Amino acid sequence: MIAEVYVDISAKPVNKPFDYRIPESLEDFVRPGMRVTVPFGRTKRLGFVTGLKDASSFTRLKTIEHVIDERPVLTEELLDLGRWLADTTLCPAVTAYMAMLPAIMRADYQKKLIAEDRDRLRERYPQLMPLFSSGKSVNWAEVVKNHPEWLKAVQRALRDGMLSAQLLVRNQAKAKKITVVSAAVSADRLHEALKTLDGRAKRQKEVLRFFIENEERSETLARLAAHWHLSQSAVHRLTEKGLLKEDSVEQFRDPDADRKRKRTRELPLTEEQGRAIAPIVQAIEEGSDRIFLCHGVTGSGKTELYLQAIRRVIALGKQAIVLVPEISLTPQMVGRFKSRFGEAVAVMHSGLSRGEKYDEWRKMREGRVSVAVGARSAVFAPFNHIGLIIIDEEHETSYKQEDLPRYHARDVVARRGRYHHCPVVLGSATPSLESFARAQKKVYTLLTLKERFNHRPLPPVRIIDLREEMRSGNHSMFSRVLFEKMRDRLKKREQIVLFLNRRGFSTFVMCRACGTVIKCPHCDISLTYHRSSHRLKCHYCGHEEHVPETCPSCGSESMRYFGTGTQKVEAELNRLLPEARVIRMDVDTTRKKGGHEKLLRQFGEHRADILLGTQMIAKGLDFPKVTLVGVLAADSMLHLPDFRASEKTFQLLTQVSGRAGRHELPGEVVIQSYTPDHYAIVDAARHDYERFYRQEMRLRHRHGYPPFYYLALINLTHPEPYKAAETAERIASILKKNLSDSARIFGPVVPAIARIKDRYRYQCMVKYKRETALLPVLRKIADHFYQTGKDGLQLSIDLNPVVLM
DNA sequence: AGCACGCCGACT
DNA sequence: GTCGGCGTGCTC
Repeated sequence: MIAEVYVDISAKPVNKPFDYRIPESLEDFVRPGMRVTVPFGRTKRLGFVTGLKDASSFTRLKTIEHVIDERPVLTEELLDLGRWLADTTLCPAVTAYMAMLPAIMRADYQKKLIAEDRDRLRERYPQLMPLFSSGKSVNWAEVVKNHPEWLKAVQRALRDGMLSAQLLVRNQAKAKKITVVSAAVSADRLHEALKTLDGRAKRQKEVLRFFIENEERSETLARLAAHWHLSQSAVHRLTEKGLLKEDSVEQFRDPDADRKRKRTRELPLTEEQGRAIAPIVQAIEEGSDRIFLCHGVTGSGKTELYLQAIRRVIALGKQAIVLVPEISLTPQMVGRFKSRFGEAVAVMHSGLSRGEKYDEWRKMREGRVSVAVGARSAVFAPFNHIGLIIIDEEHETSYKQEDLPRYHARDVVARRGRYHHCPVVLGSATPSLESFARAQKKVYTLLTLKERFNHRPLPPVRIIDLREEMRSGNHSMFSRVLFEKMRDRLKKREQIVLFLNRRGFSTFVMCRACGTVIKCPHCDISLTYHRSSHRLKCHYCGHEEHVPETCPSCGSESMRYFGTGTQKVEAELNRLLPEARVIRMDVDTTRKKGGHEKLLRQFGEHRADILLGTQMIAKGLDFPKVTLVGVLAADSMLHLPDFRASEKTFQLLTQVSGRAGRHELPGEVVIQSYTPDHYAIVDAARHDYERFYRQEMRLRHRHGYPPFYYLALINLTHPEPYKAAETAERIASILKKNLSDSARIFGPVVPAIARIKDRYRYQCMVKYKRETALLPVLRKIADHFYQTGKDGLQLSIDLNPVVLM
């Protein structure tokens, strides 16, 4: 028997199956979807078995070394999904396979140097002896890192046999095991044994008595020792005598173990919700792969709808996947699922350790759970009978993976839905234009929820024209209206959320004498001033430097800070409202693990009056005392060079506005803007999605953007600007030659940030409707420039990109 | 991705 | 003559 194996190397020339002989002893065991280790060239690698066959066109086959898994880690469905991902996103197949598994299942490669005969080594290579002072083997990586000067001698020693190399492929994924002890024979026999035991075997008798008194009982070895004070060695002795038995049982790490939850009951649905859930339930029961777009205003009870639909899925003995943006995977969110379905829920999020993620994954694969809740990568939940897939906040850009494979969860979900004959529900208060357009064309089924479930009205939104504020002499970052309202809320002991989409203190530092702006030496972007560290930082590459005393260009001392970031707002709040307690939330204050949650908890306990933050506070927050939401600069995203800038602004403003007045206290929203008449701002303030949709669609149509055209983006980077430009030029001409006349090719263009981390950037963009030649041409381009790419050229191809910069 | 092969320039 | 630079090609 022969196995087709994809080797764990993400490079073009090995992106194909390699044939390996299966040793006879493993013939009945090896199946597609298992991980194996194989000799490859002169190294050893992990690989995925993707197929079995009787004959190969190769004559000298190597043999599979080990089979890592007892059962396939990728089902037939996932193997096929991986091939499809590789095809449609232009990535190597192994990259796709790896992306579908928890990170801990990636191989850990080690190379060791072994000195078999230390005496002879000392004779011939005395200089290498320090390496082997503590043992006869040493890690290759350590030698390379710490003693590169010895590498030559090492090579020579390897050649003449004084040293040998050992390659290890370690599987890091280990199930935690515990030992469970139970009686191996009847209680009567234990009784007999008790009598015949040697009088000195006091400890063994204690153990026996325990198992006689507690017939049929099994206990873990650890509990027998700790809780019942029984001796472990006595247990082992009795096991050896065949009276007890010890079983090794897999243990699932439970990150949620110490949390006690009350089970929640289903809430009665409103008439509107009932109307929305009916077709979903029907699709679940019929096994239809319809895709629903659930457009429900913030607070319309979408989650309750999901929960009740999932209940039907479980009743049918099937499984459900719920995707949630990473940022809203808060304990509250997870809690809602766990309190409804208890143990039947597995959760995947970045807060879990690698081992915990692995355990959650195993719970899914082994059918111990029926519901998977997680961020993007949970689309690959290894379920066998999926009955429903939900994507909450479907417009979120985080559903698109930015590195390989560059997939969009929405596309994966549609394919899995078709495979499992199950419906898909996309939910959002502000659907992506793509999805809403599909609903208009009846590709998706539109479900609408217009009422908030507690009948609270959406908060009134007031737009403040900052230009007028300026004209009337208010140069502060707070308009008079907003400031008054803030004072009012503080007086009433209510809470305020302030939103500003820029971190740091000042967004740029400029010399007033000559106009020089301090830029990052590695990227074409201005440095942001951070006051806490009194340093300038690049938000793209992490470069930091001191603030110059004088202008590096003209020597003048008139360096000034411009632009406003969250740090500056915090400082202003402290100055203007010294009595207000402020929590600032941005990447800088939440970097450490759990920081995010901690700050939110503080705010929830009303240990602060004002929550000030970047977009990370826009979503999911639900605090009853928040009655005022202020958006300090609604235009901050509006003018970004991205055709989705308006859409993102609309979504963000709608999300943020939804934070106010969610409970008894009525809320209101103040949006400050320099372009108060912009439709994205006006329509968000009116809570009018459809009007925004119509306006935006007109513009997208006029400029040939999605959803009217599909996009493919080719990014090129090189340390030399002309090299990147030249290659981009060549790629553009290849595209022009090979694509139909209906495809529009743009570029090469220089993106808004022309250089990042010392690499110059160029882009080519294709706008197309139907283009059968596109994937083959792009694949050819990728292959060709992979080869020429060794001189420092980097090329990436992104189909349906969500970030254009 | 590694690693060897192979073909050119600067040293023992 | 040899050592070593990195372009090229292969790995079942």
